[in-house]
Amino acid sequence: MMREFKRKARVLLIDDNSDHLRGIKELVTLESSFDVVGATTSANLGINLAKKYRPDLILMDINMPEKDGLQAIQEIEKLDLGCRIIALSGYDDSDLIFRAMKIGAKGYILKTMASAQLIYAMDEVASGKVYLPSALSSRFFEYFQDSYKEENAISEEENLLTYLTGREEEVLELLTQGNNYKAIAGKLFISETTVKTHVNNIFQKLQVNDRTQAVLYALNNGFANRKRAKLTA
Amino acid sequence: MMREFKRKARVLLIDDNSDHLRGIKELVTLESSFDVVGATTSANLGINLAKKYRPDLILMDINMPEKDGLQAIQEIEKLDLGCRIIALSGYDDSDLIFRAMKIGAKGYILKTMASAQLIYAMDEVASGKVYLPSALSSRFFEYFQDSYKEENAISEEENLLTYLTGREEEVLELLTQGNNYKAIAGKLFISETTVKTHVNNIFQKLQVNDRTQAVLYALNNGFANRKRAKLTA
DNA sequence: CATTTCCTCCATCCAAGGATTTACATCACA
DNA sequence: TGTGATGTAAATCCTTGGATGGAGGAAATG
Repeated sequence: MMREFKRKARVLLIDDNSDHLRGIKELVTLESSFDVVGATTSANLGINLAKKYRPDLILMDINMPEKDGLQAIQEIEKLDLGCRIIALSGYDDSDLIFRAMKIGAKGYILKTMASAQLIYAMDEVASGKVYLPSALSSRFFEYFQDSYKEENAISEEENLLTYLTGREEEVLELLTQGNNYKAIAGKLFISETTVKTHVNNIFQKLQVNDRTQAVLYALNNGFANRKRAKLTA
Repeated sequence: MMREFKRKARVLLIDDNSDHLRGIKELVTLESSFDVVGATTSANLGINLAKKYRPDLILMDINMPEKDGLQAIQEIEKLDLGCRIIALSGYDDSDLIFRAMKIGAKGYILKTMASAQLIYAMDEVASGKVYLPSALSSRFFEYFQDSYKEENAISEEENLLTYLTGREEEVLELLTQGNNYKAIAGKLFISETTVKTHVNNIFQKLQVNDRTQAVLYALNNGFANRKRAKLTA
């Protein structure tokens, strides 16, 4: 590893602002560790270039009018070309950052940042790491934690699922898999009428009128989570 | 802000290893910017101390036999005391890190880390930031992105939902809210028989046998996401 | 021991759901 | 202009689902 000479990382630049694109290109070209294999102002063209050249690294502006940069990232990720993508943006919007990372961006940097930082980020990402400026990673975590708050709030207070008996949970699980009475009876080795009894009890306890509502209640109130928790405990 | 004298952050320490607990306590006590208001080897006791003293900062060992530290974090977060919690762990397990951050930890540090780094992390978190050592944040992001890969893979390839007409989507949405034929007819101002027609078409297109399966297909294949995407587009 | 909870099962009845076919109006697009 | 896709609607027939009440056995709990 130490003696291995460092291959230049091949970079593709996508930014609809041609001035900015030119600027970045010059900057990156000057850098000995990178090799710019393409630069375009069109997201669609960029996707094609990515397919063609399979760069190691892609710098993608995500604030483009024509085609959403996030969508472009998603499409490239789907192609599974092994490119690592850094999102470029003018805004440190936490929702944007979150969405970019969610769909697979390995870095997120602001256009206002110093060029040295851009190069540093590119080095990091090219070497397999993930790069988020600390200011942005804070925002990211805030958003991340917010987005899970509701989910954690589940099971909270009165969750009607807690009133179900073991057998009723089994039946409900099979319901949440789309089984009808007959199928459930078969899988639990009990009669169909017994299943009906259980299902009726479930309806009473969950205060719903039919199986679909029961299934929805279960899914919306962490039924899967609850079970996972029990299993891992 | 600059002239404001910095109030000492009040800290609660929870670690079932009494030796380690004592060590941390000494270390933190020496630090002029912190005030140790409590230290205990019991998670349950720790929760009570948190309620009583409402510390600014909690250092919580998450590898405890008696009670799971993650669970303790969750309980404290539910109390909404305004404490910021740092998870302490011996392992840099990405799943653990992810779960800790998910339930609201504002930092995650390894017991093997230098004490200076611990103090730095405490300072950062106490001042409202989130702290993850860069090595761990890489792991976190890997896990984060993995956990969304499936979700992004949806809509991929053949998603039967794409074959639905606009009206069918409306009907399906009402189905996913637990409505029966009559309710749907009422909400869409069409006859019940028409709803049946649509629903039957939906079943055909989604290749399912009943409404529950249709709802499950919709939910599992990003029906909500799809709609959100359309709305924001 | 008595009581309760849970699981099992049945019968009955009615409502709702689902399959199939046919039909007509509209609209877009070739 | 007509051909296809869509949205609307109905009739029919059968299946499934859901409500209700009753009942017995097993196990736990007091």
